[in-house]
Amino acid sequence: MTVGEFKNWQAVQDEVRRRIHARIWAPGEMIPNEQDLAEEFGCARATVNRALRNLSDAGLLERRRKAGTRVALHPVRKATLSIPMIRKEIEDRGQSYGYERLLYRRGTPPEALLRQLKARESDHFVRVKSVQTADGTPFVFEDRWVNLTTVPGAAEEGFADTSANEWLLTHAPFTEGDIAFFAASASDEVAETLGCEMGAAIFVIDRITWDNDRSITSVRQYFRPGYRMQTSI
Amino acid sequence: MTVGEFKNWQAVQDEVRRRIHARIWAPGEMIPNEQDLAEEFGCARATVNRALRNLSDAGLLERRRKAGTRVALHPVRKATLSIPMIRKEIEDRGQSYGYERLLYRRGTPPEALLRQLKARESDHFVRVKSVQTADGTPFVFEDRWVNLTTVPGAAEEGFADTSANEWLLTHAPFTEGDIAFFAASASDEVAETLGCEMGAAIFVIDRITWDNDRSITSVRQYFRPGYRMQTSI
DNA sequence: TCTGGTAATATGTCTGCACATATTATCTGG
DNA sequence: CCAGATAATATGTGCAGACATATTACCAGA
Repeated sequence: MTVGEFKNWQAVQDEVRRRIHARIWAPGEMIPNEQDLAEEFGCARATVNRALRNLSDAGLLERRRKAGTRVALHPVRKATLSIPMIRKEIEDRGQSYGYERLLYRRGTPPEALLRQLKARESDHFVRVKSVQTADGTPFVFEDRWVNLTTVPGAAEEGFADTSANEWLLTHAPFTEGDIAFFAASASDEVAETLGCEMGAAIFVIDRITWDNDRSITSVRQYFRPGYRMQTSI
Repeated sequence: MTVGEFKNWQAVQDEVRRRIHARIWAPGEMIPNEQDLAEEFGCARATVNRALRNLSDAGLLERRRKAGTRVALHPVRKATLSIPMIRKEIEDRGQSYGYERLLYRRGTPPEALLRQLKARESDHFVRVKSVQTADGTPFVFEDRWVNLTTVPGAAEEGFADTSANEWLLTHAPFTEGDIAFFAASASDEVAETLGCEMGAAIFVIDRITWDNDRSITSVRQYFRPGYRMQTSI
């Protein structure tokens, strides 16, 4: 029994990680309860709790009251999927960022989109198409609908000079969002805007955000051919 | 001053969320310190700490010792990006799952991949190509390299009947991983395996996992045309 | 044997206190 | 006026104890 060596929750966490990893505690297997671990590690139960809770959040452990704690069979890794701030991404590469609004027109989204947005009859929308460039080369073509009823400030803004993404991020907080990633062949319009050939494979992101059941915006972003969205887990 | 109403950390968290959302505390603005909030909410400082820490983890707040806590200017949303367990995904749709190994051959990955893997001279690899089907229709075509040196059990396994993904998830725990998502045009081989036309836009995932600097596997998954990877934030 | 109630148990959380630590603000001497 | 030492402060964390809560295990009665 190693005693009195793990006195902070991070050390406990590391040790538990090590044991899981070294198969001392195999996947699916129960691990000792908090009280016993606290005694073994020479710390308070709260410290062990903090460590185990963290590992549970991370998906490495599964905990249930009374049932105890077991090593997860299929660890679920969580990746931070920040809403891509295109400007930041481009500037981080040392390239110059550009934004151009291509269209700004009030109107009503198609039926299917309205349903997805869970929009109300009274909601008014504006459609904004834009392109963002890196060193002058098209980077993303964006096709967006903004709900003017829930985001009234958007009507005055107009998004002529700054991307709707940035403006909305700071002016229209959202509580929920759906994201989808997929591949699509470049349509006529996409190909022309991005300066690529028709039919080229394009990485596309669909995103809808809500503020407690009130839709804020729906956006589809077409990335220039070859774009890779990367993250670590 | 609302007093004595928020006695658990979730209630405190909800109230703080509400205030941020209602612009009582605007983005970039400082919020009161933990002691004051604890007094206002009628609870212990530790409870406020737990709530604020959680919101900080969620990206809604930014905290720094001595400097205090402020509302994040650009909230970073985290999405759970579970490593897609194709079988589960297919079975959840009520479809029948199928797996077929197309190739199993020892060899050495190309130079570029070896570098990405941070592989050692002595590492041995096996290449596994496979296809997973939903109701008999091709769903994913997978091209994988497995490091036999770090995952010795893989040599006996062979992946003839079960997908390498599933086997590795439970038999080769990883500590780190890189993921990339992108779109590509279906090559000859991809088109034939997935039963689609050459040049079709295909959603592709590249993933490399490590066990403390020892590479485990590198995999490229080509999804059948029309596939959407979805998640919420 | 089955069923419903009860006890046991592991995790979840709160409290009050203490001290650690990072960072800012302030003061002091040159 | 500037630089470096020092104090002040907000968050980070640990501890012991207590109670809450979910869930399992067990037992008694039909």
